[in-house]
Amino acid sequence: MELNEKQLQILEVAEKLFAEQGFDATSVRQIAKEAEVNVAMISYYFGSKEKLLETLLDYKTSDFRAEIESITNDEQFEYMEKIDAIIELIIKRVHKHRRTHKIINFEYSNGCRSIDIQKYIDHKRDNYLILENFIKIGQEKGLISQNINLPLVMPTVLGTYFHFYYSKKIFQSLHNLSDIEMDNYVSTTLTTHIQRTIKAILTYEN
Amino acid sequence: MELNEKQLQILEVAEKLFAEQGFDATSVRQIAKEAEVNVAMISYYFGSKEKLLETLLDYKTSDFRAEIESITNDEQFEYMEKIDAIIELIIKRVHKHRRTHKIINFEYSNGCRSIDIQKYIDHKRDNYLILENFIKIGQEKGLISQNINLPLVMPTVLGTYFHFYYSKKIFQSLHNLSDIEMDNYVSTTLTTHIQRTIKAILTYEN
Amino acid sequence: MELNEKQLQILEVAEKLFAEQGFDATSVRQIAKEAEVNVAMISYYFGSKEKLLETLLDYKTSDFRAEIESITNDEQFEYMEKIDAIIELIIKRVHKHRRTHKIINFEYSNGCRSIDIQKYIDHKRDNYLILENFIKIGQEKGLISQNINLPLVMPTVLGTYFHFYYSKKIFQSLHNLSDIEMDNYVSTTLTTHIQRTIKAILTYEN
Amino acid sequence: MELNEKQLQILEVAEKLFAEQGFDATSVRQIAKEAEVNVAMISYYFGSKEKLLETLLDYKTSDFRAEIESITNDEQFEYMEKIDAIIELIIKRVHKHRRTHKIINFEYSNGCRSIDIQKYIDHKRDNYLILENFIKIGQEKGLISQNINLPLVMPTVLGTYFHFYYSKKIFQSLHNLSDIEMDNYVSTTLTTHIQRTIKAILTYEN
DNA sequence: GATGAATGAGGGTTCATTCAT
DNA sequence: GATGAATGAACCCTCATTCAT
Repeated sequence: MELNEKQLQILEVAEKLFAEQGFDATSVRQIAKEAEVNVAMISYYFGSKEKLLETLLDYKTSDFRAEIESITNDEQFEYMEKIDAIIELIIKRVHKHRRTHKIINFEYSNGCRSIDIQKYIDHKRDNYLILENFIKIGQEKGLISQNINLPLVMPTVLGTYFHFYYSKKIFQSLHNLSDIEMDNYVSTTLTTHIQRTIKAILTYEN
Repeated sequence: MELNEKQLQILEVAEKLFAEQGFDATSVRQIAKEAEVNVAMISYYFGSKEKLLETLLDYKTSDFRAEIESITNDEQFEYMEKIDAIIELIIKRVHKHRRTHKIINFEYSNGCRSIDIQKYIDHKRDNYLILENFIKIGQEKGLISQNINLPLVMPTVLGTYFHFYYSKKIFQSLHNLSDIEMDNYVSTTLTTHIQRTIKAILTYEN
Repeated sequence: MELNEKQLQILEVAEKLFAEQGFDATSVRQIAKEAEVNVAMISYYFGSKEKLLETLLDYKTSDFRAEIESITNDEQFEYMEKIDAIIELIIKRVHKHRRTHKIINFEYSNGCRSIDIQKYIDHKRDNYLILENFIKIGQEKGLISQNINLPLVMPTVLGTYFHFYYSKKIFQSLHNLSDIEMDNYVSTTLTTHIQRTIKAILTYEN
Repeated sequence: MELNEKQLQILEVAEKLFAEQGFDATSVRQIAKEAEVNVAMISYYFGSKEKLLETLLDYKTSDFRAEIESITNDEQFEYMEKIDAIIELIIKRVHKHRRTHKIINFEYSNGCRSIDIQKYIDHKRDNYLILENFIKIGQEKGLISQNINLPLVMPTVLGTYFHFYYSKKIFQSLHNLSDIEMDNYVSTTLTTHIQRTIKAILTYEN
């Protein structure tokens, strides 16, 4: 699929608005206005509002298999260092595409929206398999506990991140954090917490 | 506020539909129809659709301070057993009210919705303070690591749960789980995983 | 089906406009404006523009079996006089409902419009059967030729009328008729012509 | 006016679609797509959608004076045989161009469409005059009744045909005719019926 | 107190057409 | 000469809400 500049413009605005307001609360007129294009152009380019969403998800859904593998294959890191690096990479990636993820989480979790996210699922599976493989290596080396529920490791990573992201405002008011402190929170405190969490769980012998 | 039967009827239906379809995708007509009341009754009783949401959140937001304290104060349990019990209670509660939480997560995280969730925040703070206190006791006893980022413990618990709940379908297709296996997943496998995670992180010395 | 005054108002305007301009060329806005009701009321009362058409046809489609039978059973008239009376009645009826007939002719003849006209067809069959029966009586009496293609008698009656009606303007300019002369044309000259035509064909021995 | 191949392509498709769906229900996009030309080409070649219709009618409106006269002047036929031959010719011609006639009948009968059909009217007048002349000859010969309403003879011919054509489906379901039987109906049964009708009316002495 | 009727506003979409290339 | 990109206008419909009863 080749997208021209106007199409990209629309997609960027759409991603922002869908994530901020939800799909239904965002009108094509609003998208058009903010993207500074004609209303009809959205139907013209994407067919419909729903198709726009699908195109958006398709376009934004990118895997990062290569990046993960460059970490797992790196001989310079020790095994547990690699865990830290992978977590950091995942958080970075997810944070970068947090809006797209949010859209998928919210709009898809309602069974009522008929959007095709097969590509998204495929990437998830890919990432999971890489992780599974890497952890099994750790288990063979005796570094990782045998009692891991592997399918639930990623939900813990992502869940912690997203719960923080979704309830950011509540969190902020709960712990009296200033806007400035919040800004770097994800890449510092939150990432560290998740790294610790995962390392803890991976090494925990009940 | 006293709510009559019809109002409760409306609230139940509204909670279900808002959670399933989102606030914007749910029309007052649909709520009225499913609740078997007149359309005008919603405006009449609640003022507006937004006010209905507020009333709903207000009505459904309940704390469980007493229940938690009955666990923390129970002399029969050992400290780490109490951790497990608290997690189990939290998951149960959150699962029971998962729809309300979903609505808050999604509709509030958009800054654009001007709903008042102060009561919800207050409960969150309450629960947090109880937890903080309880963990500090554990730290004094030397059972809990000193390196805990306390504000992020709850997000890990809830995040893991919600991420699982929101991406249930994707999770299911990713790990080839049957509908039957999924049914008890939350109260068994997922709860155990979160209990292990929290115990691991609370005892992890990095 | 019970229709209130506003609904009837809408139906009358809709019939006029659909007949004059065609279904597609008539916008609900135009109907609403001329009927002096709110645009939304059309959807509100009829569901959709198409449903409005269906309701209209259903409402306007009326049979006149009783009237025809009061003629055929009248002992005062001679057989051929009854033919004249029947033709006159048919023309009168069809002229009265000419707009509805036009709509059916035009909108239904396109297979693409999915309107249910079963009721209309049923009335047509009824009328046809009465006519068939009556003519067979004439044949038994030796008043009517045996060489009649019965199913095509009605198309000749109606076809002549409608062709005249549809191409009224062309006819007028072709034969230099003034608007005044045209006004009574249907009930006088045209009716007489069709009566003569049918009597001729019914008695014609080729 | 000279029309190139692409223009002819467009006209053929337009005739088909206008007749099948009506003018308003047919979009230039659909015409362009089926004619396998660019959308803009229609405006480019014809100026507008309305102009396209005018061009179409102009192009398709052809007289058949020569053919009729070759019949009326043919010395081999007897007078009444010529009547049959003329009817047959008219039906054939009208059936061949039935789509164009349908468009004119429907789109022009609405006064709202401002299409110029002067050329069409001129042909009609021509044909009428030929017919009038021919019938007057028959009257002089004593073969034809004096009581003929000449302007209404053609409407009877065409009306019967068109009414049959427009309500083909209803007719078919009314008289349980198979698709196969319908195929040749026009050139056989219908033509014979109309021939009989006209001969009957022309010779009928009331 | 409760409701059916009614409405203005705005939704997504399609339209015929224009214009730069 | 021919066309893909782009657009303003209008389409039908649904929305949350109001109001007379």
